[in-house]
Amino acid sequence: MAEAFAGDDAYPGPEGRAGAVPTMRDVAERAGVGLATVSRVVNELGSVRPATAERVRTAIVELGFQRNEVARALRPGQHSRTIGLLLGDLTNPFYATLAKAAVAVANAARFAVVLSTVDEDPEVEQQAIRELVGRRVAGLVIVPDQGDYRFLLEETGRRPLPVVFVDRPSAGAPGDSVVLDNEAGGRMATAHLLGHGHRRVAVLVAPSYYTTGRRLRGYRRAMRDADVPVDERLVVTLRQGTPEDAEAATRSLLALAEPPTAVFCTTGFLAEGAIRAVGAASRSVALVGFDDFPLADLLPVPLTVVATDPERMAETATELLLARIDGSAATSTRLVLPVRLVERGSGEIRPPAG
Amino acid sequence: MAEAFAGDDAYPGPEGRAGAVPTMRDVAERAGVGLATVSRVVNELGSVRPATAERVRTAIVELGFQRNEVARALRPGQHSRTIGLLLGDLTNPFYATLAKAAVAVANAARFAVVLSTVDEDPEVEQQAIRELVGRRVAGLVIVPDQGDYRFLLEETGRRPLPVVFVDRPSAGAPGDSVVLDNEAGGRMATAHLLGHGHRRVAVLVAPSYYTTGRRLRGYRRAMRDADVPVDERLVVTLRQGTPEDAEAATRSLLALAEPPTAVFCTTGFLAEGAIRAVGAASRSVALVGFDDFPLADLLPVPLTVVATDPERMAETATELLLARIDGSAATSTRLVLPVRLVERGSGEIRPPAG
DNA sequence: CTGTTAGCGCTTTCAA
DNA sequence: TTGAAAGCGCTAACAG
Repeated sequence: MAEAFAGDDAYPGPEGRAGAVPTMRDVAERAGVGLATVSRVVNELGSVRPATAERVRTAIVELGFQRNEVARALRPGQHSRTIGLLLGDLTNPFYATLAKAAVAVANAARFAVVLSTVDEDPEVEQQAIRELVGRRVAGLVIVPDQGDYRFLLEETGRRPLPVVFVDRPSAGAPGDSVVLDNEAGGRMATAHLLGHGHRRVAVLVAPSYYTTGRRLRGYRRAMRDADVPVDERLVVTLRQGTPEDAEAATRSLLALAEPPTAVFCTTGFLAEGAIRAVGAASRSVALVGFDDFPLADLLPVPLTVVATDPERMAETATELLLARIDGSAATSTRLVLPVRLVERGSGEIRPPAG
Repeated sequence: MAEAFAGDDAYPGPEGRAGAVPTMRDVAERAGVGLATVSRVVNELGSVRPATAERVRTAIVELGFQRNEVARALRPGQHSRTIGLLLGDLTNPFYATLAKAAVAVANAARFAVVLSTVDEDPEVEQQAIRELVGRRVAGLVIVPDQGDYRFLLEETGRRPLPVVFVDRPSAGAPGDSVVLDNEAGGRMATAHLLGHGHRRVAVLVAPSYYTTGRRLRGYRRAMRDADVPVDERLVVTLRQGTPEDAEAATRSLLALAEPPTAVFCTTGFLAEGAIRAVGAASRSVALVGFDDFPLADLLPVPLTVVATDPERMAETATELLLARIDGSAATSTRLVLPVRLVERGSGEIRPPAG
């Protein structure tokens, strides 16, 4: 195995003397033109004679000049070619995928992404947003907590800062949103279980008002459509939404006199906990999760899930944001992306005969 | 389920007129002091009479003033309270965990984090770094590719930009590094398998010169220590390092006339592929992975791994970087963090009798 | 088409 | 202890 980074010879760098980052003034001097001309060339404003532009470009390359984005962003009406990305725990593959996609889209448009992870504390989150505004980000992609985002209207200076909410809308706050069709997902999951003969279908709900609430709504809808009464003891709203929470809750469910024969888990974390509880009880309980995750198909009973497309969601959201920043994009948008059921085994288990 | 974000009444915002972000000048005017005094208070430079300072602070709160970080960063010798974070695919839980920890540490110190994901292209990466330098980041946390980072020395202006390399060092480039004890990990994994009676131990190596090479070195060392000759057909260096690659390679290994009875997978992705291949062949092959991952204990055969602590690695690196930025931290540092073997079952499978 | 100039909001001498 | 003033590097009038 080769050892990397061998060699030790001095690296000259692209012409420019080390010790000072070249400025537009330096470029102007070298090209024998005025400062403004350099700016025009850099910003591709046209109205520069090709020959002059070429001289400037040469000087730029020779000096290794790169525009100082900080200085640029200081000018009124200019933004920083930076967007802020606020989301939850990156350890959750759902958020990680969102982040990856958002960064990819933004970077492709030469925007930088400032990442802030916010864990459930509205105070902290609001402070984080203020910081970002203070840094003159051009816009924000936010996976909103259940906080109040209307302050964004104020924080924002002359015209409202472009904001796109992802995964959950944020009523009252200005901004577009890109969300999943959560209710349809809940309906699909539940109908699938009912279709396999289950009548006692439990549902685990995490305390996120929006997504999980919609998924529950879908559950109720499917139950009603199938004329199966909902046993409210099988509807469990968790306090935390952690795998541990879900594991405990599932255990309790299985300990009921009339335990459920199937469980619909409204998030990936909840599914994880339920799998543990079901596995420990070595019981045959049907399971459907929400959000796909990497090794779902490798589990002892491969997990059937309502798969979402977080990548596309983040891409869409970021593109929308960039369009807004650009000044295009018209009226407030609210996109709803489809979900789909992926059958893998755990959702196709039939209830015990009887 | 309550619907969030109800209510519609106008939100007044903290005093200040909407439509213009307050500046230090506004604060100064309101407090009846000079601009410089406000700066002194904001920066806690002392040498301000307590009463005056108090008036300024009141004005700051009343106006909802927040320092414009962009303007601040423009001054020479000032940095932007922003660090750059360059790493690989966030979809890999290893990188996701690194990112999470780095952001947490940085934000706690009121530093923003600009995230760039770089996928294997040195050109793209170098451009990304240039961008970050152009944005006057105060420092960089980098999970280096096998590129050449010496240009950092030049990019950097008067004094070298603080840089900390994570997971892999970067010879030739200035900067501290925080890495794992990869060789020890490789030795532990291999010795563990040998200790359970295996003699034909295969190893899957991903094409990352540093980490994986060290892990392989550990493998060879353990084999030598146990006086087991290495069959080079069992040492497989993959072209891509993807799970698919690993799956195919494992399949080939199992198809050998004398197949291995154990496989040491030098990354998490490789373990994933190997698990698939082994599962598909429904063969009893011992497996040890590198890097722990979320559901490893839920697999049909729970995966034994050499567990690393990416969280601590990123925390350490970020703290080191902040210390450097702060001007403290002395000579160039190179930290090596320990790893540990986590037995879960797959690594304790014994070879078929014979 | 091109150059000169006036700031953006802040930190930092330099005087008072 | 405090204020006035000079820029940081850039963009956007405004002249030429």
